[in-house]
Amino acid sequence: MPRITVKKIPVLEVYPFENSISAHCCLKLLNFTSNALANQEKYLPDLSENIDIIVSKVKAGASYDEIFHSLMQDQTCNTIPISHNIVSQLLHRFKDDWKSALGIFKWVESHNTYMPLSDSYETMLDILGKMKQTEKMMSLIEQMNNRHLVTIGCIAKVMRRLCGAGKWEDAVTIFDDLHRFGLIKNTESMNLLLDTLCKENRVEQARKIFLELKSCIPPSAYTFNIFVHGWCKVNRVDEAHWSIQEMKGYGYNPSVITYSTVIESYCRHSKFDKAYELLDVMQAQNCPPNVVTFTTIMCYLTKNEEFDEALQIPKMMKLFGCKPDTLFYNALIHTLAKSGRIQEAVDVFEDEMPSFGILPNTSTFNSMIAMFCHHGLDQEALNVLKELQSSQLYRPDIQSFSPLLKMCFKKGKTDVLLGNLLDEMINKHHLSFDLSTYTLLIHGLCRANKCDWAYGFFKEMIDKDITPKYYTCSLLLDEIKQNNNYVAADHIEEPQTARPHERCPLPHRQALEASWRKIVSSLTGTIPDISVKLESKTAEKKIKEYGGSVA
DNA sequence: TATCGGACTC
Repeated sequence: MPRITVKKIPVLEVYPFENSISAHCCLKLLNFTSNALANQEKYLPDLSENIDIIVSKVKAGASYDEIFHSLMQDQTCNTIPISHNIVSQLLHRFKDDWKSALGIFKWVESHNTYMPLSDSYETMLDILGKMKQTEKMMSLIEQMNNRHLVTIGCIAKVMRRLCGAGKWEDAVTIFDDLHRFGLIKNTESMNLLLDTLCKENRVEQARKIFLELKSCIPPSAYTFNIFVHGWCKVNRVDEAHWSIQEMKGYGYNPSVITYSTVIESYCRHSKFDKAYELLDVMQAQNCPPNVVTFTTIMCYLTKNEEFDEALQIPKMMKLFGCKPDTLFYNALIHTLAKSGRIQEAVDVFEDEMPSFGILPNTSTFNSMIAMFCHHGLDQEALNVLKELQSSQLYRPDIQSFSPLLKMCFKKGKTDVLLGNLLDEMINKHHLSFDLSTYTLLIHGLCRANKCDWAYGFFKEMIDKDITPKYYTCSLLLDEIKQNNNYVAADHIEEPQTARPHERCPLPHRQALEASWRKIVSSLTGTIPDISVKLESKTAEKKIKEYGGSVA
């Protein structure tokens, strides 16, 4: 049973093959991408059927334990041969739904003929960490440790998520205990810790730790690049330069990465002149800028809306003898799109990239889709999507669809087209919806007067432990209140003729409030009853925000 | 170890 049911409409009714941009480009792509095809995972029909069977047994909103037990007791599921491929696809499918992911993972782990790859363990740790399930994440890594399954990659994921959750001290503890996991403290693991801290803006802590460790663990050139990045990230470029001096003191020359990091920082502050100066220094130091350096500069010029200057970068690059790559072209397409040069962007996508043998990736297609949507060129956008779907080389992701969903709401195409796109996202591509997708959908559906549909998504996100924004809750509540009144009135006057999709099936308010209690409780950690007076000021504020009253 | 998003916000 799919989690959301959307009426199925044949694809061709919605995406007539209208113009030739797509077909044209598709042929070209296929000509020069045949070797990439070899690297793609093969999707065997029985595999995807088996996945569907397992997915259909995973009940939305159930606890991970319930999911685990229902899978354990399921006759059909237990006849399915578990493979690494099936596990990695299932985890990918539930990457924003930790309860389902963990239930399934525990189940596959319990098979005595199957042992998950260390990659799958890493993914599972990451899913828990991302959804701030720190305790679950820590208990999983302990279980892994009992079975000697912890790799440095797992440690890296755990440290990053701990830092992300504000628990950087715990990340340091993990590093201190590294021997407990059968791993050693060396330059590599130290760099991992320092990088994690720096990426979470904890460069000062990283520095202190480094001062303690440097007598026992020799730093590498990477170590100093990590600090250069860390200081730049918190806008302390002086300290970054100081780190470069220190680096030289250790006998390491700054690399193209070191310089590009500083250039990024200059660009972020719109100091493009200083960035250009540094390019010259690099050239003089025999450390010429590379494609990343130029892509960075071009991106920031675009952000600053200095389009003409941004479009000089490809020329400058040629002068430096530097070759473009996929990410450079993605940035260039974005620059052209933002500056309204649609045809030029199409030319780059269709002619220039193929002629230089540069493969697009999903983001390249996404940039084209976003550009066409932004300029109201619906059909062109849909053609690019169609091309992406039929290419066999790439698969659309959530970003491929979001501009199209937005377009549906903007143009009021909330019946056939929206239904069809959602059907493809859910049932064909099995995309995992995140906070921004749910937000976009709920807001759009409320404004389109389809609050029952919006409410379905709302319930689904609550089930997945994705906390809606305040505005989303208040918009939906208003809509439901209004709709209830309307439905009530409608029901009295002409109960037989009301159109089902325009009404809000019965009192959702109670259910909605139950959902709120759940949210409020997760936000405040207090007993979830919105009518009871609560001690904490923050709890009061939150409850008011969520439309509850405080006695 | 540096690009990784491509926009309303509550």
